[in-house]
Amino acid sequence: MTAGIVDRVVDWFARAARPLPWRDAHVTPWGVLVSEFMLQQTQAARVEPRWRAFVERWPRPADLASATDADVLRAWDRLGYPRRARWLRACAVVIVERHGGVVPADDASLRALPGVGPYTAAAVASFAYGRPSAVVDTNVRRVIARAAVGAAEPWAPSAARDEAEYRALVPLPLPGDDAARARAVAWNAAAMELGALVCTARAPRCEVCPIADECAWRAIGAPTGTVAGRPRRKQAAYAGSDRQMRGRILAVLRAEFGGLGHAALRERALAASGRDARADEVRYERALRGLRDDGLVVETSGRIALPGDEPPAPTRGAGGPDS
DNA sequence: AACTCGGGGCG
DNA sequence: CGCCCAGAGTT
Repeated sequence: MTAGIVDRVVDWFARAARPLPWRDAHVTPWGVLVSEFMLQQTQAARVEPRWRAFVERWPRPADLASATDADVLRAWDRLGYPRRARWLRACAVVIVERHGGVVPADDASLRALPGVGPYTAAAVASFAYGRPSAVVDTNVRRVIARAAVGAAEPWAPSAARDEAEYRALVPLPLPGDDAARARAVAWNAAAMELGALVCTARAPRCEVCPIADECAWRAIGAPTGTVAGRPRRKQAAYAGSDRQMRGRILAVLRAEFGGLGHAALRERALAASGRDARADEVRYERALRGLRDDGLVVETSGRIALPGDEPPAPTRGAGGPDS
């Protein structure tokens, strides 16, 4: 009885949901968009303090549009995937220039924003504007796979299949059916929360699950304890990776206003490197090139800086280019 | 379809 | 130390 699943998860959410700040009723669509960017591949607990500071400093798209990428990258702090920070500011610019400073509500306009994919577009439409869009993230994928399909592991992410599996459980409401629309919106938040708190990837807490008795996976005999898990594509080790070196370089530049000369930046980025210093230098050059290609750092007159953080034009008699 | 892209938290 | 996380863009 799939109708039971939706309503019971919605009921459970009403009493068990975490009080996450971006769910407050007064949060603007812009605040929702900011939260969705920060939450891409990043846990809610880590996002919370940065989200608060961010929306307080830049409460409207126009505010962020007039900031610099360097400002945004510093506010982003160590949230990871710093491209998201630049995409978010680019979103603000588009929203100001093409949408009158108002976050759009329709799927096509949202998808046209940089860094907004199927998930983020659906989430903003639903959470900010109450639209019954199919919000399918890794949590929802797993909850539907287990409770409705009966599989231990979710299917591989796919926009087409995500939509199909979702609609099999939550049909698109007919126009004007406000009750069905509200139910779909409530499910969108509730299913994600169930996946985050109860129907977790490795150690699901079926004993406290509100739909355990209707779960197709349990009916088949879900294991107790830890789920073995389908072998995923292994993420390369972070230690010793280009990603780690990119992170180090950006950390140095976030702390150093106005940027640094090549030699000073390399020295600081490699300061923490261990015995394989030669390999680290190779990684450094590759990481710096990648950051420049991504627009996360800029080079002007021999200095490396965060974009928008370039040093002031040299005044007559001032010091040399390297520090 | 497979890669790349941060960083931290947790078992 | 390995796995996972409110994904998206590129190749």
